[in-house]
Amino acid sequence: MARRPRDKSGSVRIIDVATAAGVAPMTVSRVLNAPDRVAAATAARVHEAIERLGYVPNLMAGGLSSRRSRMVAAVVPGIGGHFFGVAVQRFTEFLGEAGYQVLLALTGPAGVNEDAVLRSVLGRRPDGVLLTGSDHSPVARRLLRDAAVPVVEMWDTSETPMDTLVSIDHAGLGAAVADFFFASGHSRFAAAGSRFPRATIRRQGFARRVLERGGTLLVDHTLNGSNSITAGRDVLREMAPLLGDRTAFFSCHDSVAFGAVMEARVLGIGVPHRLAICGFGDTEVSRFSDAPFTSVSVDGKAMGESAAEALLDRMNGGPPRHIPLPFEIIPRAST
Amino acid sequence: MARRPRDKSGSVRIIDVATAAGVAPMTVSRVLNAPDRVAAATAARVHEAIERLGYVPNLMAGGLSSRRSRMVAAVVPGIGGHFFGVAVQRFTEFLGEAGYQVLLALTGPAGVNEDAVLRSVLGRRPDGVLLTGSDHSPVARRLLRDAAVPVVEMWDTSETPMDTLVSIDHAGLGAAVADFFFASGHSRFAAAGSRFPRATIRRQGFARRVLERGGTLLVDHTLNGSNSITAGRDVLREMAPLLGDRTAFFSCHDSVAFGAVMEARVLGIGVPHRLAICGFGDTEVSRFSDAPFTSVSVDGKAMGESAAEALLDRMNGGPPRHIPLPFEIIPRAST
DNA sequence: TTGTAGGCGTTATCAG
DNA sequence: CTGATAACGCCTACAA
Repeated sequence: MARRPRDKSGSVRIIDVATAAGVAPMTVSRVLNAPDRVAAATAARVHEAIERLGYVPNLMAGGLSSRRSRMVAAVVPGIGGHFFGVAVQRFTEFLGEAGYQVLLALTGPAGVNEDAVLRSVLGRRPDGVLLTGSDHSPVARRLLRDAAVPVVEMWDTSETPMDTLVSIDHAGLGAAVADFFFASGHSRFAAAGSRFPRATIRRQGFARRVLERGGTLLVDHTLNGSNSITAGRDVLREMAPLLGDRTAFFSCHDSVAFGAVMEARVLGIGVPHRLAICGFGDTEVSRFSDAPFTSVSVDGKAMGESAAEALLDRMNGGPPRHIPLPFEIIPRAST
Repeated sequence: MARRPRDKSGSVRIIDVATAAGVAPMTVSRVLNAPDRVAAATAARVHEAIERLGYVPNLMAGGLSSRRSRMVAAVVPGIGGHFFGVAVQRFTEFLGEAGYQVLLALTGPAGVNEDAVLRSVLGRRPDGVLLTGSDHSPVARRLLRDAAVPVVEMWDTSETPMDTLVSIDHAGLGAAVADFFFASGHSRFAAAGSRFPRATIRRQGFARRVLERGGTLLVDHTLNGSNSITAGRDVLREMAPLLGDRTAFFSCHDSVAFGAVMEARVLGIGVPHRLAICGFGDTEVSRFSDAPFTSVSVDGKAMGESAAEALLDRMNGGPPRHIPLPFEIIPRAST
């Protein structure tokens, strides 16, 4: 391997490549960023030098100079839950093909750290930002406005989006579940969910439609803690005395629905005859459990891809948009 | 809101803050990076100016100058699968608390894009790199060596680690499963798994121990495609004629194990009496399926945390280490 | 405790 | 098509 110039710093610089190829640094830069503007023979010499010296361009310097970082930030609650994991993965893949890297920024379950996370993220001068939900503090909004960076808010609907929106209509989803139950002849309903924003909206959409269509809402329960199988069991035990001959139950999360299904069996409540159950998420437990149950499916991969596409478009000067995402009720043995 | 100086660029610079606070830029820098070396009164004035102007330090400029990016790269196959999703999440959280941001780099299922991904990632001059597995091309090794950056390889064991290793002993894991079966009195065995590196190693560890202890290995099957429920069904149908009174089957992935469990039921093969089954991953299907089955559990969160801790230590000048990660066989109804 | 000078490695811009 | 020059915004090193 050739000797590697490392004059003062520790790594090969553009000037080392330029010297080795007998050209000016600017020409090396062009070979990398605008090959069309360089003669083929020159480009070949430069490439040879790059290869031989193992030159890896310093993107901090390039970004500082060009004011383009070629990086976008993905600000999400977490990626351990399958849904956002898949979404961020697809988002990253899609933008990677367009030459952008992704800075991962985690805000925690309820987005509690969003402001702090956003501040440090913006220090990186991302060319675009992906946000989760549409509930952002005034501080966050000011930071983003001052940064003048394209923003995509995903997952949530909003009547006052900051920029571009890639959203699931959670209220409409709840209403669709109610309609689904009505179509099966139900008239008595129950709902439960966490106090997280989206779950609440789904539940409200469900409740509203139930009342609109003249149904009876026996139970509308807000969980104290977060979604869990145990919470589902507890809810069902509480509800049991109120259940009549036939009730339809919408649980705003599959874990809770699964707990309810399990507990119904323990209590001898027939599913779906006496109690019909619909969950949310179409997760593995809804499909592979002991007793598969109906659930609403939302496509994380599609969300990530739409978000990437929309952000790319914005970064290329396109206008803000609003992209609705579909959902689907997957009927199984519980309804 | 105060008028925001934006002389030539579009955003507030350190000199704007300095001017507003009546100090030199260097003093503002110190307030942010070495508060101890600034008088309290001065710091207060500077903070006021920062707040008022909405100053967000440009980390590209800072990194270029200081030669520290305060960023680490996480190079993983993907984050859609629960395991790496959880690992990367914990990794990011842990390093976030230490002031590092995480650049997410995806190499695809078999790590096929690793070289290209690594090259662009290193352009960002990360202070540390997290890699998945220990099978890296000469190109990758050269890139990392030239970059002189601390590296942690996770997930896989290796006899020639580049630097620090946070690893599960997949071969030992396979052997432990064999021992587990022997302890239940088994003497006839079968194994199946994908051709992915780790799955193969687990299977080899299993097979070797079976033979060492004098067992019979009826089947040692390499799946053509990737892990799936369907593949598990197919494998079991193929194996069925070879099964005697009592056989113990190690499937190197839970999806495959689940398929086998389902197909055994269809074929009327009694589990666990005639066929004992152990999967890998301790995923939801192994716990919540129709027929829960024994599986080997590995802790993604622990892996992410150990990797973060080890990388942090390396970045602070600590020596390379080798951190083994535990696994656990979770017995269920299938054995 | 604070300030000054200079450079980090690249690219925009304009000239040839 | 190629090159010279001057930023980009911050921090290291040294000086006061």
